[in-house]
Amino acid sequence: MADDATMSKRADADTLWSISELANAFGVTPRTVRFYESKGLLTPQRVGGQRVYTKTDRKRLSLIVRAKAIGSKLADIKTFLELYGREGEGRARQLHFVIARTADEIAKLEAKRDQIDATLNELHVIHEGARRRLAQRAG
Amino acid sequence: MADDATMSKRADADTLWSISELANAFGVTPRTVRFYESKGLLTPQRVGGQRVYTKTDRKRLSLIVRAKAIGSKLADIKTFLELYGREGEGRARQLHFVIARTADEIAKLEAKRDQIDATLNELHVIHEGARRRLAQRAG
DNA sequence: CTCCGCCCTGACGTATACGTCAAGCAACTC
DNA sequence: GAGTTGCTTGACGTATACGTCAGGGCGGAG
Repeated sequence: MADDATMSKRADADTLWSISELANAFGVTPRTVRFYESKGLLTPQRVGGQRVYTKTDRKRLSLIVRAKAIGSKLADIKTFLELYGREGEGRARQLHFVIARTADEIAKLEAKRDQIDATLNELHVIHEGARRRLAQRAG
Repeated sequence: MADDATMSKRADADTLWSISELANAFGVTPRTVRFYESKGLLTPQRVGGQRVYTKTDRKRLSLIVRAKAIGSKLADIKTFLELYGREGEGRARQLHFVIARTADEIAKLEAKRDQIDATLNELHVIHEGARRRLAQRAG
């Protein structure tokens, strides 16, 4: 919440956040953020021992949270995150790796979406069926 | 695999399966099936201590496996499964419950699908970007 | 009769994803 | 300068979802 327009102008690429600020912004706890760091998903800078998060870190956490919401495991999210960083390097091996891995992930997510659609269809049947039954009682 | 047409005719509503047969049919282990039973997700009949599974149990396990694939927790799946059984009862309270719960689940799954779509979009961008870079090198 | 395969019930182990203290340092407030 | 607040690093606890023995029973093959 309150991502842009928080300080009207500027305060974009150079804005920094503490661990609790970042955590609150995404509805997680500082403990969770540190845990993600311990798993190599985040690598914030330090200022006298204190963690300091940049816009890039924010983006990464954003991706983590969303990936988690769709049921990905942290280990998978880690490799997933690495695709973002690697893309720019341009070495052929890297590019092939990125292409293959993204294709994998795309296939898996599309399969997952199909499962969700199938489940949604059944839920709709149950939902509408119950509504009709209720309407019949009333009518 | 080999669901229908396994014994050409009949062998439908009256076909029975052992725990390992059922487990293999869905790519899980007997241990997993017993675990689901211990959590109240399955309630097979017993024949001399041995579990015997009917088509109904199959359907339930099918739903469990699919719900798991989309990241649902077993506790959630349990209430989800109960919606199937309850629908027929027709008491107003039950119907309201079913309508409300299915609406909840539908909303949650649609949100999840949106997250997946968003992630898919980003993956497509990365994927196509990498492909273009590779094509440029080659060209 | 013994082995093999499949079934059973505990009971304990494991991986994931954190929560929850505990103890301590640093800065700001009163 | 004492207290409050927020940060730090361990270390241990917890919920979920099983895996992995351990120990034992039943039925058919040889």
